[in-house]
Amino acid sequence: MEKNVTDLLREKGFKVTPQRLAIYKILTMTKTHPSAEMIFSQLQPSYPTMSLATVYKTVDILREIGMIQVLNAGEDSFRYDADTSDHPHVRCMECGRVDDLHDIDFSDFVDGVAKRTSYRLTGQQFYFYGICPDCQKRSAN
Amino acid sequence: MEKNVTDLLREKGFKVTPQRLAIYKILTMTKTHPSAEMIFSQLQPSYPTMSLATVYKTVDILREIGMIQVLNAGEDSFRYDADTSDHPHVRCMECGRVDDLHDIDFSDFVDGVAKRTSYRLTGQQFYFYGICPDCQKRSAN
DNA sequence: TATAATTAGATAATGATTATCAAAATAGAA
DNA sequence: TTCTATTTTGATAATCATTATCTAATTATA
Ligand SMILES: [Mn+2]
Ligand SMILES: [Mn+2]
Ligand SMILES: [Zn+2]
Ligand SMILES: [Zn+2]
Repeated sequence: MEKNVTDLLREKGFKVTPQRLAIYKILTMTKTHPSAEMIFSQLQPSYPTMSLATVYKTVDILREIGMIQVLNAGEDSFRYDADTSDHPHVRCMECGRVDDLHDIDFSDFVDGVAKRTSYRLTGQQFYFYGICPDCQKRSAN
Repeated sequence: MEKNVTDLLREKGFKVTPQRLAIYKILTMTKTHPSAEMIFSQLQPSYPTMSLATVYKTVDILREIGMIQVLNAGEDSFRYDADTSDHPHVRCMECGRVDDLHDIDFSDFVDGVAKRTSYRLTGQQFYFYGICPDCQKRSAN
């Protein structure tokens, strides 16, 4: 996994740095879809000199070389996901967490759109909104 | 149509002002899903003293009373849509325009998600990305 | 018309993201 | 391993969208 990033960075003409590997590793090890700020905070203990600008520059490169995808779930900041497979997301309107929706078949939906639009389609993002299990329990006191 | 907003504003305890009506009217008369800045620019000729802050405050109220919906198609700003029906959108990655995708059935997709998630779902947004017909022609020279 | 409550507009503040730039790190050659 | 050209980092300033603040103007109602 980590070897992949190293190779791909070099292949695309980017240098391999500890910061870049650390940021990518954070993303591979979480399912929380962190924002730049969250990544920055998580790296503070082990990389106290890390700059927030470096996080932004790195996620941009990782997206450019196809190692991560960028999410925009209607918040004021972007989130990053090392799982580049095409999967829908759901955001809790109460606590703000963003979860994956796996094993959902949406090929009919996508095919239907492709058939009816005159756009040449290149991708899509599906966002669901609701209340997560934890917040449901909490509000039920 | 316009009567609706007037009534609904009063009903919800908001005052009816020319600015609010003008902003809502702009949104009902376009299919371009304008941002706050675009709305502001379009109103400049007829409302030269309009403040951008008023546009932001108004779209927030219009959303609150359910007269418009807010879109987040992966850009750095929000877009607003007076068509509150549940419909997917497609954004051109070249010129940035955002179009509607109508007459698409996605109930199976939504049902499938509802069945598989433990979230209590309240809504969703579907965004497609691609190249619009105009940009396809243009790049074909 | 008079009045209380709300709103508009001007503008400052905020927060996320991007730009700048000198010092440090990387990669490849010697 | 050492040297060196190139890239990157971290600090910080700048930018851009959005929100907050405040007072004069407007609205709704009596
Ligand atoms: Mn995901
Ligand atoms: Mn629309
Ligand atoms: Zn929650
Ligand atoms: Zn286009």
